[in-house]
Amino acid sequence: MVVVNKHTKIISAATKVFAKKGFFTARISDIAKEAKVADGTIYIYFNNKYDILLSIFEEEIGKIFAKTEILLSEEQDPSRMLQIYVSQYLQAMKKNKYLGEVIQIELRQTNKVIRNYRKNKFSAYTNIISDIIRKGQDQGIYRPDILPDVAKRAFFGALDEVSGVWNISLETHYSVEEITDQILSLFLQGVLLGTNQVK
Amino acid sequence: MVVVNKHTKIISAATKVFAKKGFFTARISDIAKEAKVADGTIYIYFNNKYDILLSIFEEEIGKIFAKTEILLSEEQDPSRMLQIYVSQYLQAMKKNKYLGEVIQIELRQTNKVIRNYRKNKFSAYTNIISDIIRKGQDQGIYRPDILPDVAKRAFFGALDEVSGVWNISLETHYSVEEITDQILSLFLQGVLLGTNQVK
DNA sequence: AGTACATGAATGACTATTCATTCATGTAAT
DNA sequence: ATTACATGAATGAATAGTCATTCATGTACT
Repeated sequence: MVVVNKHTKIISAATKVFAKKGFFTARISDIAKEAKVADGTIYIYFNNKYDILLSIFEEEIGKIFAKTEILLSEEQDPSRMLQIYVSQYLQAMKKNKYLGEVIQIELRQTNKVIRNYRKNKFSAYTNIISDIIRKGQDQGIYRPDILPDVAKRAFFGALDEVSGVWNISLETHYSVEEITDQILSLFLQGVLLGTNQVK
Repeated sequence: MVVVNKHTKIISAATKVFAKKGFFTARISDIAKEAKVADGTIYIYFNNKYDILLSIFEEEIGKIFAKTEILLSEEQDPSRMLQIYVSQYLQAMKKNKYLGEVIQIELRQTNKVIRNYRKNKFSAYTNIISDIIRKGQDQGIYRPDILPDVAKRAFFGALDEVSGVWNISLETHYSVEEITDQILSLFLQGVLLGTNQVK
C-alpha cells in the first residue's frame, strides 16, 4: 500500500468536500470519511475547521501565486504578462477541478478570518493585474482612460467566473487553451490603445 | 409613525445581515434584532432561514430581470443592449448596497435549493448576455471568434466582482456611471470587430 | 516499555424553530 | 360611551437537533 502523507490526504479530501458542499455545510466527518481517517485524526494535523480552509489557500493558491510571480519577473511586455497570469490561473484550476469551486465559494464566505486573509494575501494576487495595466499605460500601449483598479476587478471576476466551466457537463468541450485565449483576446483588445476605439 | 410592511422590513434586515455576516453565520436573532421584531415573528412571514434567502432573490433580482427585459425589448442595437444590461445591474446594486454582497456571497453557497434556483432562474438572466452577443455576431459587428457562452461568463463575472466597489472605503470615489462606462467600453472594444484586432 | 500516532464515542455549545402566552385592535351589545 | 368578548399578530423562553472538538483508549513501531 502506498502511504500518502495524511496532511495531504486531508487537504485534498477537504478541497473536494468543500467544493461539493460549501464550507459551512461540509461536516468534519464528511472530510474524515473522504480522507479515510478518523474524525479525531484531522485535529492532529489541523487546529480546527477554518484552519483546513486556510491551509488550502496557503498551499494551493500560494503555489499559483509564487509560480506566477517568478514567471512574470522574467517578462517585460504587459500583454505577455497578462497571458502568463491567465494561463497560470486557469491551468491550476483545470488541474485541480475542485479548487476553482472552493475559491469561488469560500473566498466570499463572510468570516473575519477569511476576510482578513483575503485582504492581505489575496488582494496582493489580484493587484498584480492592476500593476500590469499601469505598466502598459506607462508604455503608452494601453488606453489611459482605463482605471486599473476597476479593470483588475473586472478581469479577475471574469477569470474567477470562467474557471468553473469545465465542471459543467454541457460546456465540457472547451479546453483550457480555448478559454485562456478567449479571456485574453477579449480583454487585451478591450484594453489596447488603437484605432478601434469605442466612443 | 410610519408603519412599514413587516415582510419588507424583514427582507431588508436580512439582506443587510446576510451581506455583513454571510448566510450561515447570520443568526435569526440578528435579523430579528435588525428588523426590530421578535425571532418568532420571522416565522410568521417565512418558512425558514433558506426561505428568506430565496425571497431576496425572487423579489430583488426578479425586479432587475423584469425591468431589464422590458427595456431590452425596445432596443435592437446589441451594444446599446449591453449598455442597458450593465447599467440596470449596477444601478440596482448601488441602490441597495447590500444586495451585491448578498448575491456575491450567497449565489455561491453550495446548497441544493440555491443551486436549483440558480440553474433555472438565474442562468436565464445571464443568458441574456450570450443572446445579445450572438445577435451582434449575426449582424456582423461582433467578432465571430468570440464564444458567446464563455463571454457571457466573463462579462457577468466582471459585473459581479465590480458591483462591490462602492462598499470599499478606499475606492468609494467611483460613481455608478464611471464603473458602467469602464466595464462597457472595456468589453465592447473587446468584442467589436474592427481594425484593432488582437492576433 | 516507551513513544507517537490514530481512533471514534462522548461532550457540550450553539441556534433554528416551536408554541403557549400576551397584547392591541376591532366589533357589538347595552 | 362603556363593557365584554373575539381575533390573530407578535413575542421570546424553551426545545431539540446538529456538529465541532476532545480525550480515554488502542495500536504499532522502535
